[in-house]
Amino acid sequence: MKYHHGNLRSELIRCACTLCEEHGHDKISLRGIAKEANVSQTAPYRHFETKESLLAAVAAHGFVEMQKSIDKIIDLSKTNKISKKTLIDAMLAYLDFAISNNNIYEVMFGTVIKDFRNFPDLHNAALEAYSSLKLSIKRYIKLKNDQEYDEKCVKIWAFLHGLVGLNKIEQKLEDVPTTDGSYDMPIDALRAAKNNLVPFMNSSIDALIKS
Amino acid sequence: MKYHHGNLRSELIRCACTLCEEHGHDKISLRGIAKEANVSQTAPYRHFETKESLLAAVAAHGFVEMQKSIDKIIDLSKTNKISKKTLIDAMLAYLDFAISNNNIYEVMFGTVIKDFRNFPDLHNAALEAYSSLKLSIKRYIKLKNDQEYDEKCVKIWAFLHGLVGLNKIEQKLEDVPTTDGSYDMPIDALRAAKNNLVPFMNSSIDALIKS
DNA sequence: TATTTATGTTGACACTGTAAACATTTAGTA
DNA sequence: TACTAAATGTTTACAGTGTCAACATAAATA
Repeated sequence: MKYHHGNLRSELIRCACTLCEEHGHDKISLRGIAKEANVSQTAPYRHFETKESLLAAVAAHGFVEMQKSIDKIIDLSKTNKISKKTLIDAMLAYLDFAISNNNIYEVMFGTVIKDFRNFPDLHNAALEAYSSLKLSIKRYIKLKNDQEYDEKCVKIWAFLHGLVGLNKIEQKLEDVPTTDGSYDMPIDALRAAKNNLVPFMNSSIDALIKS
Repeated sequence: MKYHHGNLRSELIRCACTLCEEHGHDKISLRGIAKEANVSQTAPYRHFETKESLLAAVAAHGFVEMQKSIDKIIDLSKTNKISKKTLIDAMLAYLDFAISNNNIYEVMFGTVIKDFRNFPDLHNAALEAYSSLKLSIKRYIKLKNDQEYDEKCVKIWAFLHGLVGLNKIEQKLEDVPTTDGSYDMPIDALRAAKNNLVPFMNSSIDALIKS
């Protein structure tokens, strides 16, 4: 066991990602992450000023990975138009990343990191990810100007981001017997959407782009 | 100063709401809330099993208030159809509540409370709020069946919830000069949407309902 | 080789959520 | 009304947290 780790910074990020995804950002401690990396409690402070800044690195990594999974679908090596199916696939890739990396997504978009401007890498990664989202729309449909692309992109992004949020809600609500009818069932509705995700997305995304 | 407070439970919820909205749920402590209510550190434990359960009460209160602000728009005393403007106003009421009670909204929809089933009042309030959202759509347009209402409602809810999320993001991103063009500007797009919120909502909600 | 810098450890501090033991007030019953 | 049980408050204590200061060692540089 050598005194200097050699790769501690990236190892800490890796451990933080793992633990965060497993337990949620609010259930993990800097000490726990340090232990996972087999270093002393305060070793992380040689690489990260605060816990927040380590989580910022986790978030940045998340944005990069999310962007990759979108880019893979729309095939960055080309510049031609993409089909509607490909567009939807890209949106599904967003959802898929968000849901299978739920706790990291929370760090990316939640209140843990108060201001991205304090973390240039994160700020960068977030803007880049938005770029890919916008690019997928650009490659799908011809619009008047950049502003119009931004408007559609924000609408679609909001919709996707909202679906991710509702997916979390679903897991917190109960299966209430639907007999009495005094309550409506958002859960059933959410599950129905998930069980028919492709047509659900097809109609919604199309409507938003043309709105 | 009497030994028994008399109204400590509701007073704690009130203090928690205030402090939470001011500093965010992750920056407030049970001890701080107790101090705000002028009781000892552990007094809250006579009314709430854990910090989570106090925050659950905060969230429940939030759902009730949010529902009220929607109900006020669609006027529960009547049952007739509502205009498109009224529908949009109801959606704007949702956004308005979410944004002016940002930190409480975070408690309502974030990961703080893991399972609503542990907090019947909260579970109740959340379902009730969904009811009002759905009702506003029911009063706006005639659809085939309840399932169809649920589908539209989920779409619109996702969209609204997503917009709230993006509004948070906007505050974290930088004003980057748009000259070089190497990045796209989600911030500008988000601000543009906010500056023209009514037409933005009009087109989006309409598109989603008809999708 | 000598010295500065980077990177690690140990120990300490104030703060957190929460449990246990104890005190006081209120409610309920004889 | 007197006595007891329950509800509601306080004090004390504990383990876990983020972070700082002081110290130790390895690596880089002169």
